[in-house]
Amino acid sequence: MLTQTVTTLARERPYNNLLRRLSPPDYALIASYLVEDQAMPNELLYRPGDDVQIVHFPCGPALTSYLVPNEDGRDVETILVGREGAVGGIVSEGFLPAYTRIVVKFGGPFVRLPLSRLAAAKLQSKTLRNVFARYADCMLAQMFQSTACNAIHSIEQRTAKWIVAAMDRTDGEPTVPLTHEQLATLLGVGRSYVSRVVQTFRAEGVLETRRGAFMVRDFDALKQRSCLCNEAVKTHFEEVLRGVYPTEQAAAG
Amino acid sequence: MLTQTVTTLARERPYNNLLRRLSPPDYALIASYLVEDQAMPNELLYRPGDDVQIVHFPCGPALTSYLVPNEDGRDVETILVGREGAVGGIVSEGFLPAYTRIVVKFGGPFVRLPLSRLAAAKLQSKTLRNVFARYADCMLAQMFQSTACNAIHSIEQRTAKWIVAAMDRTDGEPTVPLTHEQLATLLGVGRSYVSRVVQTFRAEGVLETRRGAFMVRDFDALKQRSCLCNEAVKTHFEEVLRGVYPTEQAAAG
DNA sequence: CTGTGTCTGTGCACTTGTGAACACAAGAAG
DNA sequence: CTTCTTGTGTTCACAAGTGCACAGACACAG
Repeated sequence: MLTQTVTTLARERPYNNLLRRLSPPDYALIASYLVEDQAMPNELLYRPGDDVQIVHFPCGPALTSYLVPNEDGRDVETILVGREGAVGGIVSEGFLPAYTRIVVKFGGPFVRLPLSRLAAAKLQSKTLRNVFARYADCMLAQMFQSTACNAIHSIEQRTAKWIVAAMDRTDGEPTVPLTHEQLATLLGVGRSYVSRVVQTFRAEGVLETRRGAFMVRDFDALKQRSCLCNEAVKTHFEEVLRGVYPTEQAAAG
Repeated sequence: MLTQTVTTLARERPYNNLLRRLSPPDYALIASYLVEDQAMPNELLYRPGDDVQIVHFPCGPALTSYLVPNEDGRDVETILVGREGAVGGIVSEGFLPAYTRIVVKFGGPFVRLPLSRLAAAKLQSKTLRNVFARYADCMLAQMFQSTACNAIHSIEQRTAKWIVAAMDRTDGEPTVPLTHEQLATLLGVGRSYVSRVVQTFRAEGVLETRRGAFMVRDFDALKQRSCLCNEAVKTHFEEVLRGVYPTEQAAAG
């Protein structure tokens, strides 16, 4: 009976793991302020210096990317955020200039919430505050891992890692719409070398390619070629986001 | 008269920028729980999985480092934290497993504070909460920049950057006690290449070297050889940590 | 079906960085 | 002073990655 109710409520919620994780009373604190929206690829959510006042929750297959602008105009990606999280004022709690550019990589549904409302809800509910603090910690872990990854892992590993990370956030949709050039820029490396890596993946039957997209043929093989960074971060997410609520066992999945 | 009082109070405080930035009433909320201590180089403050319950404020020339453990045992540094900040539960607010190892790089005085006390103080003071949220945002900016830096900047630039960053946090003390090996590990690169880079710096009169230490001869030249990452982050610190208190102008410096 | 612009595959010369090796020097400990 | 450990300078063969160049291929608009 209880699980029945939970399932029903969950179905009404946007397909964002953070929002779905909230207990019904916590969700009720913000539900009426959530605004649903749709975003297109390459849409700009925040630019450096912007006063951050809204938090965006990517839903379903929507995917966003934190980009650090660079002296020579190349924007390097630091982390990828999909429906497992949210972007905008997660750590700062907002009302501060953004440091990075955040853009939509894969279009899809989004939910927006004014940070002032979120702040108010956090003051009312310790558990809601807790969920967001825990997600912030997970996001940080993701960044720690990215920093280390960029220092020591090969371009082949990082290429594989990126595609796996994207698929992990889009229900395993095997088609990843991205040009070699775009992927190379995200990784901060040369395009021709990425093309060559992709070529070897294709030769090994791991990927197929189309103009502007990869189609993953052998997901496990791709994982094997990637570094372990995705897994390390995923483990932290699971550890940290479990156990916010006392009755957590019931709300799993 | 007012500035007089402020100065006097400031002199009593530990030499940590975050603590010094607090207004007298905010500082009073935590002052009696602060415990002074001394830490030695390579002392371990947190290890991955530890339940984080205490925040550490490095004071004076003390310097700490977030290290991400790696599959092959090499721990890569993500960010360096000195007296401009604090480590432990900054983003997560604690009571969660740590993701990184945090070690003392340069020994010196520290101040410890139980996170439960900090949390209580945050609930009592909006401005205190604000100071820590802003520092968390700065720390995040530092990480964003590190991630991008590791992706695109040369080892020469990153070597210079590291030494400059260390000096920025130690009153410009020109002697940096570190072996080539240690620096190489922090950067996640090969030792012999670092030695070569150091050699060119020495040949150009930028550094002198001793066993286990660098002595910076020409700080400006070193800055020129480093990437702009330090500056970008420093700018963000100044923008964000300014203006927490309405009467901020008086408390500058 | 034709043109057009972008994306891709590949070659090449080159730079950056690796990792192992080894001789030697500095410094601490006896 | 001697011994031993650890750090440093340097060499070498090699791997990884760059940046440019250019031909061809694809997809799309007309």
